[in-house]
Order: sequence, then structure tokens, then C-alpha cells
Amino acid sequence: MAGRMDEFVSTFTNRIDGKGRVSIPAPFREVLMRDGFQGLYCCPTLDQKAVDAGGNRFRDAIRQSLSQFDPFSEDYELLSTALMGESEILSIDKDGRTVFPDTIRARAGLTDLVTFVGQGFKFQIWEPSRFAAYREEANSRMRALRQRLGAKGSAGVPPQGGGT
Amino acid sequence: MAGRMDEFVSTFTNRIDGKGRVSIPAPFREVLMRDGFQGLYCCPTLDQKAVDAGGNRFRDAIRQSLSQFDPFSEDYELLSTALMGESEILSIDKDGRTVFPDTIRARAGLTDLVTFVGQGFKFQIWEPSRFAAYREEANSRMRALRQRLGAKGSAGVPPQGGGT
DNA sequence: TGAGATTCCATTGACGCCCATGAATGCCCC
DNA sequence: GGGGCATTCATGGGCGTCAATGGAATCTCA
Repeated sequence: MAGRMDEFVSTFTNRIDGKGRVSIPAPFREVLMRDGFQGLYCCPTLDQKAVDAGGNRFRDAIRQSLSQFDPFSEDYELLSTALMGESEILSIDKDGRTVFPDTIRARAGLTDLVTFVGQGFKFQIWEPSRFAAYREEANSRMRALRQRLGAKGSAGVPPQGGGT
Repeated sequence: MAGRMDEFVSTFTNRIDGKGRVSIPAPFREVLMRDGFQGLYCCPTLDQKAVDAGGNRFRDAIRQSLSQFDPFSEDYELLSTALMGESEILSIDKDGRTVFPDTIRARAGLTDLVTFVGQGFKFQIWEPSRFAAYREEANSRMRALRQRLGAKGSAGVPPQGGGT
């Protein structure tokens, strides 16, 4: 496998078995291992029917954004409820599998397949067909954006591959 | 369970039995154990029909928050009355259960189910359906807040799109 | 002695752990 | 360059452990 894996890259789709277990993609496990967080920190994606997940690095991002607020302010209440209250810490067994609780299943609309989408310091959990649709939309928007920016110079938007 | 759990995360709903006993969620007990506080420190949530709870860290946060006020000011009076006067220290039995006194039950409107909501250094105690409503509100206001803060820069709310 | 509260024990259902299978990939040796 | 072997990884199943819950037994204080 390639050099230092400190970021979640690429997309994988795995199966949920009868007991609700899913294998976390091995490359992602590798990243989590390096990250040092024992388990998987999951938090709902705000604008999509999906779930964000990661390790310490992801968790710290959330914690840090909360730390700016006074602990007894209304904003802290709201944010901590939405971010920490809705988060889950899942354990990963020795075979690299986890079980998504009902909350996450419902959140992402999971049935028997899960798509893991690498996004650098975190990754997302999607129901495959839902993600396919989302990716289509993202790609077309991206094309539009590139065209718009392309006129001003190529900087700003990286080359886009279809991604498999 | 997973790694070092030093914060209250996620949401759990447990049942109150005929004798008023409730199991504190095991992950929360774990956090309390590490925190070192023997028992459960509870005080009313200021602006909601709910109760805040935690251990030493929570208690310290309350003290610190109070220390910002002039000890003889009216604000101090009000806050200390609300935060300390109405506080309770509950004991946790060997099976990890506690019994909520009538004050807390009334305060949170509890009947036969309790929802525990992790909020980092503390957690909240809610009547489930009441919490469901509040969560809805928290989520929508969270979105609004994010848009507002998102415009000024990434601070405030966790990164949501692809990130490096 | 009786009512409420606390401790101890039993049940059950979920979850973690171990092993087995099988497929795909990479490696080595001929 | 090709065939065969070893490894890795996803998946399935059986089993032990733990947590949540319910009930019985014990304690306490009036």
C-alpha cells in the first residue's frame, strides 16, 4: 500500500450482515489506527442524510468549535446538543467491524449496504444510491464552478475525476 | 468500550422502574468514574425544562461561571440561587442506578422514561418527547448559526464539506 | 412494625470476541 | 512470463460477557 496514510481517501461500499455488522474499509482503519482514537466518532452530517465519522482529529475539530462558547450560554446548549448529543462513539471489533446503532441507520437511511467516502480528516457514511445521486449533483456543480473560474484562471478548483 | 472517554457524548434513553430507579448509561458512568466525583451532581437547566448533571468538572464549571459576577450583585444572587440552591447530589448504586428525587422529576417532567444527552463536560436529563422537540429546534438553529458563522470564516461550527 | 429506601440476585437481550470460509491481491520462484 | 503459494480482507456464525431491568431481601427510621 502507498506511503503514509494519514487521511481518508477514496470510496468503499461494504455490506451490513444479519447482525448489523459492517467492515470499516481497511485503509480507513489504518488511518484511524494512526490517529490513535480507539473506536469511531460519528456525528450527523448537517445538510445531508449522511453521517460524518473519524477519530481524534475529527473529534477535536468539533470540540474546538464548541470551546469558543461560554459553557452556560444558550449557544453552547444548542451546539452541544446538536453536535455531541447526536454523536456516537462506536467501537470497532478486532476484525475491523462496527455496528451502527438505529440512530445512525435512520439518519443515513441505511439498509444492507454502506458507502464510506473519504474526505481527508474525516469520512462520510452514506446509503449507496443516495450517495450516487449526491455525487452526480456535486460533480455537475463542480463542472459549473470550474467553468466559471476557468475563465479567470485555472486556480482554485482541482481537477475532477469521476471517482469510482 | 472505546478509548479514553473523558466527555459525555451521545444520547441514551432508559426506563424508570416502579421504584423510581434509572440506570445511568454505562458510558456516562465511565466518564464520571474518571472524573472522580462520587455520585451525580445535578442542577436545573437554566432556560429549559430539564436538568444538567455531571461530576467534578461540571461543578467547577458552575463555580467558575459564578465567579465572573460580583458576589454581592443581584445577578450573583439569582444565579447562585438557581445553580447552587436547587442543586442535588445523587448517589449511584452498585448497579449503576440512581433515584431522581421529586424536585428533579418535576423539574424535567419525568414519568417513566429518561433521556440522557451528552454535552461534553456535562449531560442533560430530559423527558424523551420533550427532548425530541428541543432537538429539532437545536438542529434548525444550529443550521442558522452555522450559516451566520460560516460566512465569517470556518470558526464556530465544524467543517462540513470536503476538507483536508 | 410498617413504609420507604438500599443492597443483592436473576433474567434477558445486546454486544464483543473468537474462529471459519472464501475471494481477491500480491509475491516468489521456477 | 506464468503458475502456484501466502496474505489480506470482507463476511458469516457460534459463544461468552456485560448492561439494563425486574424482583426479592435487607436495612432504617419513625
